[in-house]
Amino acid sequence: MIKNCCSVVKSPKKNLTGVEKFLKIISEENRLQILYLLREGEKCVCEIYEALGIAQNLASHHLKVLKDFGLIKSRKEGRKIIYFADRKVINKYINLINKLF
Amino acid sequence: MIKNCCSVVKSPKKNLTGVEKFLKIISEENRLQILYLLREGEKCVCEIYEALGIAQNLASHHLKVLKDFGLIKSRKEGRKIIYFADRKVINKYINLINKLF
DNA sequence: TTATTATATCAATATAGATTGATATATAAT
DNA sequence: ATTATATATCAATCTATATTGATATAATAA
Repeated sequence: MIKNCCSVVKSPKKNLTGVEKFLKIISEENRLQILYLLREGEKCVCEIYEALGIAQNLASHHLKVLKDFGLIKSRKEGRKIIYFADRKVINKYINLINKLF
Repeated sequence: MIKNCCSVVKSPKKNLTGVEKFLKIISEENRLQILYLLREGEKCVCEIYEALGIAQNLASHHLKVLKDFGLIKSRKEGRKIIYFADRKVINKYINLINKLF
């Protein structure tokens, strides 16, 4: 323990329960735009990258990040992949943020 | 405009009004911990870096980032600098996030 | 079968920002 | 005046991740 002007506090760090990871993921502009877009309903990849004005592979990358964390899900329809938001997971983190602040 | 399977949408990107920047700033664990700590009330730098278990200069750096964005303010007291949260600004962004989701 | 379309993946590069170490500045104490 | 304390700043390095270009895969159409 460091001795300085201040009283020494024990185990003061809040357990953030992954909320920082959520924040990191949605703090990327394209991903935030994707989540916002999916509020309207499910979209295929080409709708998403076109709406955002970004390259197809870049959209795929960001979709993977969002999906790996569980914020969105996907289903197959012919040769398209349709993505949609998982409101339950998203709401969980939004509630955590509101409690934190 | 790209021709693909999807209808072409006009100007679909949401104006995020700086919320991504806010999210980027609070998505850093140490900064989130600082904001959480400052819920208790104002703290000097040494209390903050000790509570977080990080180096003094690193704490100073993160405090600067938070302050430059307007989430915290500071005042001088002897040789100490006391930091405190600006709830008004923080709440503004939290409300934006809630509207966005 | 061949060509086209939609998406994903991979490797390389670019970039932002976190961390560290050293030092500067300002205040207070001796 | 010298020393100690509290904080900030600067330069260097490290690390994570966004972006790009090329290619792979899978489904459909011709």
